[in-house]
Amino acid sequence: MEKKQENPMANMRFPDDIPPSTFGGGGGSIFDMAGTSCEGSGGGGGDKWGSLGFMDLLGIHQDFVAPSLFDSFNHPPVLLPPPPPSSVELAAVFHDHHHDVLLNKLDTNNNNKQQNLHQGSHLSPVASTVPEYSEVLNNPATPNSSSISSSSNEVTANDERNKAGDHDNEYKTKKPLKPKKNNQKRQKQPRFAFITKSEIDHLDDGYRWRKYGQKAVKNSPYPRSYYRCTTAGCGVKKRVERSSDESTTVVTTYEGQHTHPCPIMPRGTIGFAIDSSSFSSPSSFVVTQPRYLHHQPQQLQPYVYTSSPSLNITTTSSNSNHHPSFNAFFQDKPRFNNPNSSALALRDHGLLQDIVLTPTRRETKEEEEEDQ
DNA sequence: CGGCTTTGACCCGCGC
DNA sequence: GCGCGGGTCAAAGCCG
Repeated sequence: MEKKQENPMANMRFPDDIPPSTFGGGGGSIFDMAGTSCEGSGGGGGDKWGSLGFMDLLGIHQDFVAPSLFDSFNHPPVLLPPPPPSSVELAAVFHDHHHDVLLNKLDTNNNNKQQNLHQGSHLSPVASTVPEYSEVLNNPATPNSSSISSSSNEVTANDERNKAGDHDNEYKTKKPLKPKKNNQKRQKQPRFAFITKSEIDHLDDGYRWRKYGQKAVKNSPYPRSYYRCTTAGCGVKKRVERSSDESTTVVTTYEGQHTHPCPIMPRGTIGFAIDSSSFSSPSSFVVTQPRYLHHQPQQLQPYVYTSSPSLNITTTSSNSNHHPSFNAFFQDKPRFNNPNSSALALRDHGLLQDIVLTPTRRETKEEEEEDQ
């Protein structure tokens, strides 16, 4: 949408003294501004689905063979060993710059991950935002397809508020009463968050999203935006919010599992690399990300199209110590382990940035109890 | 006109 | 039980 271009986020959003009342224009992304986005084909919406998506940013080919990174988190390769009974969620932290402090914090003990995230990234330690991260847990490595399907269906059903229309007659002054949840708790879907050091809040991950809500975040000048996958039957949602203390820190939380392949991303991608040196602990790792995406998207777009076609991740012998979900995803993609990747070269040339993935704690006590 | 964002109201869960 | 805050709905408006 040109709307977003009319509202350049970089100019209107991050003044320290004048916090925006809204993300305006619904959070255009660098990809939007770049006129990039990964949607090759039309699909209404328009410009937000350009040529370069978040998955591109990650350097992940998405086609009929390779699921998206997110799908992969949620849909572990069949050939992989089953995930641990209490597998944890991954949170990814993207950087515009190298933030050693953040990385170090993320490497600390998992019990305080949320807090560490804040501290490490200089985010506000206010309680209001901490719980947000607490939801970034879960089980990315869903054990089997049946559960995936079930889960996805539940998402849709719940998100649509049992729409069915069987409560059409329950109107108050303005809106129909929403059906009671009965005694069933709202199903919590698998979630994981990407903490991004970026001026862009709505990362284009290759899927099509529709913004359905925005809420002010307590103790934060920045609102939280809610998006839902526009694909029919797919109830995947994501929340995007910006750190109150550090305006360049964006937390994108995905919830649910896509029930469909990524509608876009037919092209080659730029690739990204895991920096083995960043595996300072078994629970975190660093992935490099193209820095230029945040600075010169328009100029680099053509380059993105033609650069490293494969996803590359360098790892060390400590691979077995990587987070299980991470392993689940990357072990299925041998190409990730090519140390001679051009992506790595890009990184070495300062074109890539750090992405940190870190496991998070279980989302709910109930889940923990269920495992027992 | 279709798709999307905006935005106020509403629902729900949770803590006190 | 009550209030708060998160999450969602849906009408209205915008835009290509």
